[in-house]
Amino acid sequence: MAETTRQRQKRQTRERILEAARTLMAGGRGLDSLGLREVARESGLAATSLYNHFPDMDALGLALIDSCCFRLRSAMEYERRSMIEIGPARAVKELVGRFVRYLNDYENDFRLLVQQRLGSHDRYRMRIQRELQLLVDELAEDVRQAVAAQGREPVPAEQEAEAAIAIMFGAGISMLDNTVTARRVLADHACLQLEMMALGGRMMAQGTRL
Amino acid sequence: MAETTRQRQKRQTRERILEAARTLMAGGRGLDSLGLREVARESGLAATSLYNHFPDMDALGLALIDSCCFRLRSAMEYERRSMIEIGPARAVKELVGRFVRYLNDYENDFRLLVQQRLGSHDRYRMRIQRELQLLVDELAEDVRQAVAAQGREPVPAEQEAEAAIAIMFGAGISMLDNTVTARRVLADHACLQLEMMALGGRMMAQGTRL
DNA sequence: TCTTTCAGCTAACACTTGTTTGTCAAAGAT
DNA sequence: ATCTTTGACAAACAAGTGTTAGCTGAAAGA
Repeated sequence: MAETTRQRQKRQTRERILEAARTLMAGGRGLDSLGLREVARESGLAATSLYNHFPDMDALGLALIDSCCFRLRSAMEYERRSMIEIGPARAVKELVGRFVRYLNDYENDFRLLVQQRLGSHDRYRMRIQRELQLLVDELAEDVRQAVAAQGREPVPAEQEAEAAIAIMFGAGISMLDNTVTARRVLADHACLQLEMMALGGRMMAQGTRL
Repeated sequence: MAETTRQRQKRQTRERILEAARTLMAGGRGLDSLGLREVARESGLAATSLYNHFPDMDALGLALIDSCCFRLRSAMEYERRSMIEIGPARAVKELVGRFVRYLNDYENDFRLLVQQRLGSHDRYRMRIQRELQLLVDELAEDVRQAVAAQGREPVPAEQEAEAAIAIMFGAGISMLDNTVTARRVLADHACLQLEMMALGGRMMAQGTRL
């Protein structure tokens, strides 16, 4: 059952609307401050036409967030097998590198996600929290497998992963106000911090305490 | 030179306006979505009266953020000497405990700060970034002094502090959507993560690598 | 070919917004 | 007691908002 002309055009228009919203937010504007008519103007449509694609403004916001979640997920995906085999130090570099690339490509996505993570809209918030938890869970699972593959004592993987995401996102936020080249330094710092984290986890697994 | 009646009343009104803004944001609303007239209504004033206290809406926002920064700073202040003497494990608990208390008392402050850290307003952003950097710097200095007092090798204190703040703030964000009792668990996790961090830093100082 | 569907349009409604202008009464200064 | 200052006010302005109702023309289905 092929896509009819009507369906294709509708899909394209919908995409055009989302793209217009993204454009408007490019300067750092928040999702809350976006107006329906403004988005309509930017996408070259009449204000009322947006209702053919989204029941209301909130639905548009949710669609936007959904697409951001999808792209974050896609960008952070990797060959889990290879990740486990290359060893912790290189795995950290790979992880951070992937994140920095994501940040350079989808800066405004990231901004939107972090901003709306604390927004007033419950649906938005929960959608994003769920996505981030998935990120943590996957990372934790990888850490567990990598440690098991090396025959080491099991580390507090969940905690390591949670901290790792916090560190990366924190670095990401700092990067937003820096040039692409200055971001390298921040990325190196993040790597160092993640290595410290992993090292501390390993020591803890061996029974060492502060 | 005592405060005249005029001055006192003006100061009180100004405080009333800021309080009204805080009330409106209590439900999780963003600063961006606040309207001047709305704030005026909430504070029982005519819209135009606000111009006697703030040249425009942005100035009001900045005043709000300034007060949030001040309260964060006050809440996180501590006797630095005692902090250094009690040892790393207890110092971590003390730090996180202080932060959780701040979060319970000034939840909306924290929300505002984290939200506006990525807001569209450059002045707001920079004001907040500066405040957070101060937090990191002070913490780093304390770490250095504590390590020196114990006669250990110098650790990468700046990186430890940066990661620590990122971890705490990450935990704080998660806490916002949880009950006060559930926050204890998250706080314990944060403590564990900070301990891992400190342990990793110490190992690194001794030359251990991943 | 005829009919139905529906994306996009204009017009309108009932607001809300930030800001300016000018008035007024109370506080401070002389 | 008189004059100046000033915080609070109502009215008005131009522009914005989300949303509904009704029309048009082209594509889809019969």
